[in-house]
Amino acid sequence: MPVKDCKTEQLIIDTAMKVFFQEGRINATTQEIADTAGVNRTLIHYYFKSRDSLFNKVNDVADKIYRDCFDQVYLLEIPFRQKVRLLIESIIKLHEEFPFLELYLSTGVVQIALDNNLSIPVPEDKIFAFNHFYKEVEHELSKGNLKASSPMHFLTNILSLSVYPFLMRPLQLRIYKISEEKYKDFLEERTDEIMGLLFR
Amino acid sequence: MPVKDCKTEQLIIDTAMKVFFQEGRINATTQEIADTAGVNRTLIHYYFKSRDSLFNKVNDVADKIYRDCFDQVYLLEIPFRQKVRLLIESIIKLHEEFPFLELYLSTGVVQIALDNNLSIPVPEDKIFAFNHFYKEVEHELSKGNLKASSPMHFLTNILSLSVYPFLMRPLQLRIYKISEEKYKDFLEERTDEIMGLLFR
DNA sequence: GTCTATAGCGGGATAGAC
DNA sequence: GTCTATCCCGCTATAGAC
Repeated sequence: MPVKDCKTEQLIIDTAMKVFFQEGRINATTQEIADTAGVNRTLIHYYFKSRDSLFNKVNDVADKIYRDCFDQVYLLEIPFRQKVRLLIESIIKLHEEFPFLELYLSTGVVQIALDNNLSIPVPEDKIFAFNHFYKEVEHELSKGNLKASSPMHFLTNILSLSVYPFLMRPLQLRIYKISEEKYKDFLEERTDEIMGLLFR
Repeated sequence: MPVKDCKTEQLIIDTAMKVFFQEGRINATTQEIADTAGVNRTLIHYYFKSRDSLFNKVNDVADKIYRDCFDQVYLLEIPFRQKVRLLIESIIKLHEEFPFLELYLSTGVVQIALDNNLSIPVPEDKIFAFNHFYKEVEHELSKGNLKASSPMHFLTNILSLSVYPFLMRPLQLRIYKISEEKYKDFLEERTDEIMGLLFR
């Protein structure tokens, strides 16, 4: 049936995204992904020729999602403080769907793709957007509004405070011995918590 | 030669630590570890009977190192502010040696060990030490000295801000397009940066 | 486009020689 | 204690039937 043309292909990508970034199964095999998707494993090779090829494809998709998360905010014409809040909310929202996104990005799996220059290059307009935001940060810093010593520290602070709780959720659940529900409440409080830290 | 008794065993553990936590090779095989250590692969099975067994051993060692990093500070009789600084310096120092420690801890590999209760239980005196520090945090919070809404947020903030830059170093080096040396300078500035954020 | 069958390889594990 | 040889299994990949 030609109707299923790209549907199966998309299903495989979506499933791989789920297995990697939602469930954090970093060592997932093609068999696991095929089983989860409910398709025959050979279909993965039919659509993506090889395991690495699928992984690179998924990585490119993740890369785009990740970048869009920021780029959608950078150029908005709103007060700086509001923009930062939106950025944090945006990062947290993304990680509620894909808690293990960064875990994956920081692992060797991805570096294979990047080393071979298989990943999508960053378009000019996206670089412009980032630079625009960067300049805003510099401006706010010079006015003494921020609790940071440089733009890079400021940006690192935002990411650290927003992302780390997701990465460490499994560990923290054990250490603090709290329930999944309580941890969700904790994550809900994070945006205000982080805003309180970043500004003077 | 009976001289080599425990030397080879220790060499294998040290090498595994290096491969996992220094190089971040999360999927390392016994072959890789054996090659890096310069020993025959069967020796791993001779000393540790199985791959999982070695991994659990290494995990327990890492677990201990990680805990000691905190426990050495918790009970010190010094001003709170100084204690937090020492804690941050201690965390950063540990991650300068083992940048990928947390990456590993947050991955499924470890969970196998913990689920099977193979890991070392936390001794009573260590729990006491943590609780002691926790109470100090509560006290400082009640005095309004901290920029945090709860002890758990405060502790999460310390860890997030200290650890995340190490996890994301490979990614950040690419994004910001800076050299390893410059990133080291950046990491050196972190302690002061973090201290500036945590306190009112 | 989807499936079955099969080839081929790499990693874990064990037996046995030295 | 250390090494070689070997077995077994799971995973990737491909050929070919439907």
